[in-house]
Amino acid sequence: MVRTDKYITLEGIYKWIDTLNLEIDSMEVKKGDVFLKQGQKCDYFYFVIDGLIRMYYYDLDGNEVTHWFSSQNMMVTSPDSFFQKNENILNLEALEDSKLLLITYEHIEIASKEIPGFNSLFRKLLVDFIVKMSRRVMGIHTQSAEYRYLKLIEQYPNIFHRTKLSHIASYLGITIQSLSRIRKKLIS
Amino acid sequence: MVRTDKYITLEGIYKWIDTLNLEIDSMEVKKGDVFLKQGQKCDYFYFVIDGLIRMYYYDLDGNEVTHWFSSQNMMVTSPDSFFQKNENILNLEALEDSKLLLITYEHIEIASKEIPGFNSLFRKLLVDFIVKMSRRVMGIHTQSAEYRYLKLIEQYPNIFHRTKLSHIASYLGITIQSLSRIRKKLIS
DNA sequence: AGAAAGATTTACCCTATGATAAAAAATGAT
DNA sequence: ATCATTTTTTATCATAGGGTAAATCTTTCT
Repeated sequence: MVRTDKYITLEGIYKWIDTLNLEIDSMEVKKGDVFLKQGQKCDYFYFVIDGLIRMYYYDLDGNEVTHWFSSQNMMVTSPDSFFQKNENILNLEALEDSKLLLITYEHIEIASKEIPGFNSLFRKLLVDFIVKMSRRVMGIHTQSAEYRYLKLIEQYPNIFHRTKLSHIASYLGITIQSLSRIRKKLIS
Repeated sequence: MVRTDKYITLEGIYKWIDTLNLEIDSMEVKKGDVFLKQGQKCDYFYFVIDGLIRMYYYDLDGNEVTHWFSSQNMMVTSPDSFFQKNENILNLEALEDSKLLLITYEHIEIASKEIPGFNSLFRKLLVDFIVKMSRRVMGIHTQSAEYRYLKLIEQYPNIFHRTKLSHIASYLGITIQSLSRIRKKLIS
């Protein structure tokens, strides 16, 4: 959910684990696995070592709406559940076979106390995400679906080519049919 | 920008200042004052002691778009500029005569090192904001403008009654005319 | 390969919202 | 109180995107 490559690298994470002698579990999931479901407590701040994860929820009509994608070296969690202990409404699905690091709340509390610089780093991570979400709201409010689609391909070509159009459509807040129409218009 | 009443009270802030013997400036602004403008560096994490602040930006056509409101006991800043030192695109305007506490990056760094529990508190603050922004994206993607308007009145009646409809409209991502139409429909 | 299931596109009509313009109402200044 | 300015409403027309349904195209499984 939070893109971290700018601040936290895989090596950084491993070094951190090493420093603390923490036991941090990892998990392998198969393509198609939904390893977090709405209603289930989200116990981890997942770090994606490899693969591609889709976060989604259900709207009032029961349709899946994609909320976020996370690939290598990104983090993903249900902030509502993981940090605030509220009911979790998010689902996490592996779009490819993936490997994840399972960071607990306790790990974060320990790192916060023991590792100099961790808090500043983690703060940056959260702020980075706030900025991304803010930009997304701004984008929806001021840009056409077509423009947002083009921007998405430009900024995340990597993710775009590894997922279905239906996921892209709901991420953009439009129907599959609408996206198809936009794509047709762009070709000609 | 960040609603904090749940976690950080005015007394908490003062106690914190007291604990550290920090010199934290405050500032009084008059209704209508735009005290942060796009392009200007945002040096403060503003804490609203009293009043009402509107955060807005300009879309490509030069129209003002309201991004956020902050009233008593809420925080507001341009995360992009304050934390990440990027170009600031946000403007802050006082919708009423207001009083603000000016918290610097340095204050936060000091508090982070010196005050036990500060990091955990501040993390909650940021996460709270992430959750709010996420909900906003979800709302835009799955709810009608009418529903979002009603929700806004319900959740922030306080803010709603102290600001112009044009600000509400752009906050909701619709035109003033559209909002007017919705309001008319709701009356009948 | 062939069948079945799933994903995407196309076509049709419909609705919410946008754009422009003008009228009405509210606010503020002298 | 009056006039000027700003805000909100109303009206008309245009358009992006939604909903339903069906047609292709693609993938997966046997």
